[in-house]
Amino acid sequence: MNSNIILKVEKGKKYSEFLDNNMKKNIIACKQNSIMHDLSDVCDTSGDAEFIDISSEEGLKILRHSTAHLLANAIVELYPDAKPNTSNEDNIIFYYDFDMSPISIDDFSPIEKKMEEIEKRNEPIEKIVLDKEGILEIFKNNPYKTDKINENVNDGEASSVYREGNYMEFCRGPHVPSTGFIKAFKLLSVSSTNYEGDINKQKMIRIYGTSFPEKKSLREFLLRREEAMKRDHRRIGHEMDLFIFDNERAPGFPFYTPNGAIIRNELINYMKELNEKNGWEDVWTPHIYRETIWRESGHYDKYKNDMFLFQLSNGDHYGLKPMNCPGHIAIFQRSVHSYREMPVKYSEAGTVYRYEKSGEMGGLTRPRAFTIDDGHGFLRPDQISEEVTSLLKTVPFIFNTIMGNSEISYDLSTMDKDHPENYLISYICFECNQKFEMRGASSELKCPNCGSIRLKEDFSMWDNATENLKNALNNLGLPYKEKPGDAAFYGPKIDVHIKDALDRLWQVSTIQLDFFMPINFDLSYIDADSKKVRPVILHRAIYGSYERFIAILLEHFNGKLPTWLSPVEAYIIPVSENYSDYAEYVHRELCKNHIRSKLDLSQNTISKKIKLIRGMRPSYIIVVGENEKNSGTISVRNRNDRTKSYNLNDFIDNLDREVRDHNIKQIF
RNA sequence: GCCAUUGUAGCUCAGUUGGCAGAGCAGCUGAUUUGUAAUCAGCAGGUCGGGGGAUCGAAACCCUCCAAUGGCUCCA
Repeated sequence: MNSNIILKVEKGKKYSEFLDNNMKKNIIACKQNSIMHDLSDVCDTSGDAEFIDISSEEGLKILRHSTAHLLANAIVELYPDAKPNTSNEDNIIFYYDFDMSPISIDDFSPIEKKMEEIEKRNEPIEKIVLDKEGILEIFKNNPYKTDKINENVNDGEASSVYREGNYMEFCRGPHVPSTGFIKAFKLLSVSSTNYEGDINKQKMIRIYGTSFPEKKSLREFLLRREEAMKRDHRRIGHEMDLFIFDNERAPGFPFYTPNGAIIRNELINYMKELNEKNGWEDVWTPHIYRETIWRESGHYDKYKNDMFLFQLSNGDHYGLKPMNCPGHIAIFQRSVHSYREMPVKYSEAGTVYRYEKSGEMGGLTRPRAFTIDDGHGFLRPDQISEEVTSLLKTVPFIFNTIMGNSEISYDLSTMDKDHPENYLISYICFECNQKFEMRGASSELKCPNCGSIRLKEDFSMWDNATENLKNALNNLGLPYKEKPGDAAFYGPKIDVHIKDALDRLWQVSTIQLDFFMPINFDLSYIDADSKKVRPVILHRAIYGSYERFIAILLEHFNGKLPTWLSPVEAYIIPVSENYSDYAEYVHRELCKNHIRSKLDLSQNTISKKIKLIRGMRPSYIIVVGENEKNSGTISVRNRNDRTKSYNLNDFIDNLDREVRDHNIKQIF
């Protein structure tokens, strides 16, 4: 990646005038006093300016933005009725939304050809400043652009439009100086969306693509993308015979086969070990409850349509649990708790059921039933910081152990105070001064005590919880991004993401503070001065869900799991029938030592057996014949196809240590 | 739920303008006794996702439902 260049610029000259011909090949824009400019802009103050290289982070963004416009240019040339709406780009991909008849990826080739043609023409991308009326006149046939102009330009003010050949774009810029800079692009996919994300508004066709400064990096990107596709956990899961989906009989519900159940159980057992160490007690709660509990918890209000609800013939209403917390709360409520026994911490591999809409499911990452390594801590307010801190220390330990040195990032999701209707919050009545908690559209809100609708929102509990999470992150020196509006309906949370071997980010752990369920369920503990006090609930999951985490592991390791998680730890092949006895002996010895061993006594050749078992990705393939039988050894082949001879007992000792220590690396 | 694409043997996939439903692998049987990514031969395997329709005739055309995939929306 080239870096940006700082140059001295003078007022009254164009930015491009400060570049020599060599620089003009890669410099595409300029930033002065934190404002981005096109190179054709005239400086309004003298001083230092940062010239943006096309391969810098900002440069790539400008390139992708410009490529989106090139796409729009090509689309309106090929489909004159298409009305461009707007584009966006992230760190790799861009998209552009059009009001047009549906197209498919089969239509991409002519569009890409047209884009190439415009690129070859090297059309200048020219900035034109016009007053609002002038701009509205240009886009009078495009209601989407008209909306945007009215939103962004005040009456009587001027703004920029860009000309690229015959194509005009209402945009703030900056762009690459001409289409010739857009040398390596590819359209990737097409989907539909609605204008302004509103399902009731006009349908739009969204076309995705990417763009790079040169062909080589585009090729690398496409290769990585293909590799990611090959690593799809659904494909690997099938090859390793881990799970199935029965699409006719239980759409969206995973079935674990014996191999898959081994992985799942190993992960559950490991979590149990860690929970015990950290004072989380295992519980078990039912999967079905009367709907009353979901009304108490507030889930019914917000998630009724996403729950599996049913009615018995006697008229009773029941629902499958969409979350585990009410079950854990019910257990907490079985007795009176002293402040001395706090915190009370329950954990469970708890399966929850959510009616995901048909188009929203995807393999193990988004099923309709999944099992959370769920935990609920009932805390005194003074214990919040210690518990959150302890969890934030456990999280990296676990992911480093299981996945290797993984990059971990943290988000702090807070409430959006402009949309209080999305959350449980407290209100204070202006009339009678009563304080109460509620969620709902503001028009329906009234004081439960006096019926007044003159209410004031009280955010103090939310602010307090958010502060607590922030402090824990700060005290451990963990950098985090704040995500306003992403909080759960009952409280703020910390979300943890890990990067996998292909540099993809996955959300895993979540740590949430909740001051509202304790109110809904009227929870309390007895204080030192015998008064009832409200506990705080801490919701936490570390893996997230077993389904999702297994999917992440399969894609991260390309199915070649660490041995302790591997369904087949040893696969034994005798060279011929003559050595079946010795192979059986080896197999028995491994089994005796709790090693998951499989013995292949079929008639096939060794080569064929290895070929056929490769998809299963056994940790070790063991071949035994004359030599091994005579010397009490085995010939071992590891996951990377290296072979080594081992004394049987040495192999067992080594393997035992590898598994016990949860090693990622094999014994050789 | 919305848009696009797709659904043929356990798996991967052919099947042309509508004219007898195919292959490879896996499975079974037999031969072969094998030294690290496919030994040979034979056999068996199908409501062509479900339902409806136009046609002398449909896996193919039309309608409808179900499901999957890629996105959108959503994800407590």
